[in-house]
Amino acid sequence: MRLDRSAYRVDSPTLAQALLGCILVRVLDDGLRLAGRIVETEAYCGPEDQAAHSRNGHRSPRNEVMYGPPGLAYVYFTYGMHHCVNVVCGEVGEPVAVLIRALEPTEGLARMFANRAGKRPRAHPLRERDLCSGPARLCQALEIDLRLNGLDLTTDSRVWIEPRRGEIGEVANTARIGVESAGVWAGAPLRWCLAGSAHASR
DNA sequence: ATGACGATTTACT
DNA sequence: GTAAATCGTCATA
Repeated sequence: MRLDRSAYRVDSPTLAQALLGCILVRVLDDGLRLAGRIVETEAYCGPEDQAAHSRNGHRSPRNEVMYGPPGLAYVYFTYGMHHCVNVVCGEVGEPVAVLIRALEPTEGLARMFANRAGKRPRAHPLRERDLCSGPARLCQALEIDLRLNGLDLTTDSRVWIEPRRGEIGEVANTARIGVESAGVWAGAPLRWCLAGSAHASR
């Protein structure tokens, strides 16, 4: 069972909160299933939001899928080496989305460790809590890159989101991370995470 | 054509 | 805490 189109046809702060506790599922070409519980999200609110890629109505090949129908995956490449994944929401033509910032890994941990293993000092081994605790980290762990940009989460066989099961407990609401130069929007409380989660970023 | 800068992560002092 | 890594995108010329 996965979230359907109507679940995504809402504004970005609403979706950001609704996604907490849901399961992001990634099925690899070889059939291996990777998954994690969403524990941290951020809402990006369109043309007026000076922290958004769609600020001032900016539209280009890079952010084109933000203007598409709700339920698409918007994957972007940044800092010359990292990918991040968003869920497009709102209505067609409305460039709003929710950035998935952290997961609590639930399936395919061995593959995630392999994907995240790099050369690192023996003094600081890779911990489970480091697998998906950041927007670029989770993309590395789940093998999400530009090839998946624009896919439809309501129909695609490689990536989708399953509804939350049970209670999620207390939710924390803070300013977004990494958007210091966005004027008054930098301080807007548009980040949500499960309070006390060991798998959130920072 | 050129230069500045990221919705980040990692290693190092 | 600070800095390097590393390159597509965008603004300026």
